[in-house]
Amino acid sequence: MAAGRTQRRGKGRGPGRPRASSSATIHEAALELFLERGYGAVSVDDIARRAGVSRGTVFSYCESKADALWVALDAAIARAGEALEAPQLDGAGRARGAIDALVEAIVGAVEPWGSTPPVVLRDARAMEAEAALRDGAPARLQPLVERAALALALERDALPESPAAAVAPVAIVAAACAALAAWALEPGRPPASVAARAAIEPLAAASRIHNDPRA
Amino acid sequence: MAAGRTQRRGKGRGPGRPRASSSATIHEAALELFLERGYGAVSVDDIARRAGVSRGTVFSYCESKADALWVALDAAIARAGEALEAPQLDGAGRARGAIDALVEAIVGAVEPWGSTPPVVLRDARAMEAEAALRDGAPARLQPLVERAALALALERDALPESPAAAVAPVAIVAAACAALAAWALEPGRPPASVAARAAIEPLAAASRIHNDPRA
DNA sequence: GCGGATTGTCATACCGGGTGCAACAATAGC
DNA sequence: GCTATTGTTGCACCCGGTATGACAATCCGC
Repeated sequence: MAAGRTQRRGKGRGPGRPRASSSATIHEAALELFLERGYGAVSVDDIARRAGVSRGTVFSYCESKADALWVALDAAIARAGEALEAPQLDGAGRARGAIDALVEAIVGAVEPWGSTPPVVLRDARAMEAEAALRDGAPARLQPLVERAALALALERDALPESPAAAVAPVAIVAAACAALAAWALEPGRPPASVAARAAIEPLAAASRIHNDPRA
Repeated sequence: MAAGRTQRRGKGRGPGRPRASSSATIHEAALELFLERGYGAVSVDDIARRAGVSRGTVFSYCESKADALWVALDAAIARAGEALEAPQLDGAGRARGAIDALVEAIVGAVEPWGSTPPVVLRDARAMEAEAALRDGAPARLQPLVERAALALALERDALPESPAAAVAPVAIVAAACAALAAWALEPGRPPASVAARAAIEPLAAASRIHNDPRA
């Protein structure tokens, strides 16, 4: 979605004034400043100045100041969401259960990270952005959680708002976040996908067996 | 902490101007307005007017507009936190593990609710306060999660920031929240403590066995 | 090359949450 | 009545976020 704004829709360019900046530029400027002064000590005006653009323009590229913090993570969340929407087949071509689908979606989403975490995760403390990340997470993850809950509700024919459908996705996603946050700080890191799977697989197993279809 | 502001420290009254309001009054006014117009459509000025007090005074009783939303829930979180700090013994007088301690703390904290959820939970949708509750939860729950992670770190002699210590508390607390949010909407409700235990016990069991001391 | 149509940028004003401060009001104790 | 103490109030301010109207720079048809 960030790329859709930077490049014009159809081809290279249409009519109209050409863009003077890009979301990438602004995000970079913001992250620089966050690292230099800390998230809370950076105002949107500061970001605008650093990016060589006006305050209004910043908001035409970003929805909020926190966006810069979330670019990399949002991308992973989006990958997980897409994986969750695609038809779910396991290695042998059998349909996957909702819990397994969520696990694989998360694990697959962070696979591109390999063993090197996104800067914002590694330097969250330096940016004093831990609170912002913590508090912003629920809103950003909600679509993912909701989709998983919906699939689980279908599978267990329960209401999506019922505990049977709503609890496991929240727990698994929250665990993945905590695990990845911790993983990003470890000195000798396994691949992110390994760390994520190790953290959530036990929970997934528990969620699978306990609330089996129609208890 | 709310009571400490309303009543003067030592005894009934000392010198100085007597209080013209109380945090309870303001919270009630706020909740009334939230129910009438929705959380987002109520400004702090509205709350001040309704409570018969000035804007500044509102902030001298409440830290933020969201406080009114959180009074009942904060109380439960505080109960859980205190339970977690107290020495942990199970029914037979044996010391409890960190995971069990967290489970019992949460279950015990919501026990006073019986089968009737706090209004803010039951009427969250009517107040359009679901987002505010969702987004405010991490900050309010962090102390609880951190204490549990610390205990778990000691038990497994791992660093508190390591996945082994950090993941399980987050997952359990998140699951409890999701379960109680869903529980508050169910028509035929069991006691909150029952719903909470049912949701988190399987996860607790998984957290106990998988990451056993020194894997 | 000229005149739209189109698109992006900017300045400005505004709203609402939250903080800080100085003036003022109301009490207790002397 | 005076003073110390404590609460309340109004105000100015900062910041994030939204909306708007003027202006700038491009493309396209002529």
